Amino acid sequence: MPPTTTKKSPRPTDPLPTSFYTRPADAVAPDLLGRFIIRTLDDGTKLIAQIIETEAYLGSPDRASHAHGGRRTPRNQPLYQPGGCAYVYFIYGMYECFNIVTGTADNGDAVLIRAAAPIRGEDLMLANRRRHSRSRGNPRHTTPDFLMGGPGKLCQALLIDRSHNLHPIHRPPLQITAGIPAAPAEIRTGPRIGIDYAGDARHWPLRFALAGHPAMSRPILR
DNA sequence: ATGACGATTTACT
DNA sequence: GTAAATCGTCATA
Repeated sequence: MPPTTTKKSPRPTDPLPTSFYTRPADAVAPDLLGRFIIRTLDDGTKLIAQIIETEAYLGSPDRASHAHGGRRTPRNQPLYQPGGCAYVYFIYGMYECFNIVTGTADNGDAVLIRAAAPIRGEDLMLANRRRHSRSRGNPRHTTPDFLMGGPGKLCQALLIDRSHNLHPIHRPPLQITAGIPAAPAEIRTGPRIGIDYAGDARHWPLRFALAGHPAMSRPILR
């Protein structure tokens, strides 16, 4: 008979507790590696992907964050929700980026989901990517390693868009579940991508990825 | 009303 | 390595 304090390890498709998301973004971001994104379509089809790369954005003190200096605009409202909802925004006139809001209410923290690997529904993900793209026959569209290797590509493959903004991430049609959490030894860190305007914050080691994973959006150091 | 910019991706030199 | 694509958002006026 095991002691009553023994925790049952969750199944990969079980939700994560609210306490998982109410931590600061730099704690949640590495802990999201290995977790599952489950995207349930209108017809009931489930697309499943495993998170392999994330970035933390730290709100007010972080010049790379949309919430830098406590800035509040119509677009960044979701960042001031309590941890556990989606923040999806449109960027470069072309792409969407999927974030998980973290921390307590009003702190502005979030984690950008930068890359994932297909677990289930890969064929449909490929079709979704092709639909958005002009060129055909490019390996970037036809191999699992490039399918979701970047935040914009990930949203295209999983049909994530601004309609999911503010969605609570513990239920369909867009969920994060326990997945297969990464061992600490398998996690690499480095500076974030695409934020050269952010002053000193551009050097902060807030990018996290599974070591050597082929679907990473770019190589990572350390 | 106007203009600059962006947590990207792609093709091309 | 560089540049183009493409438009919502925000600051300024």
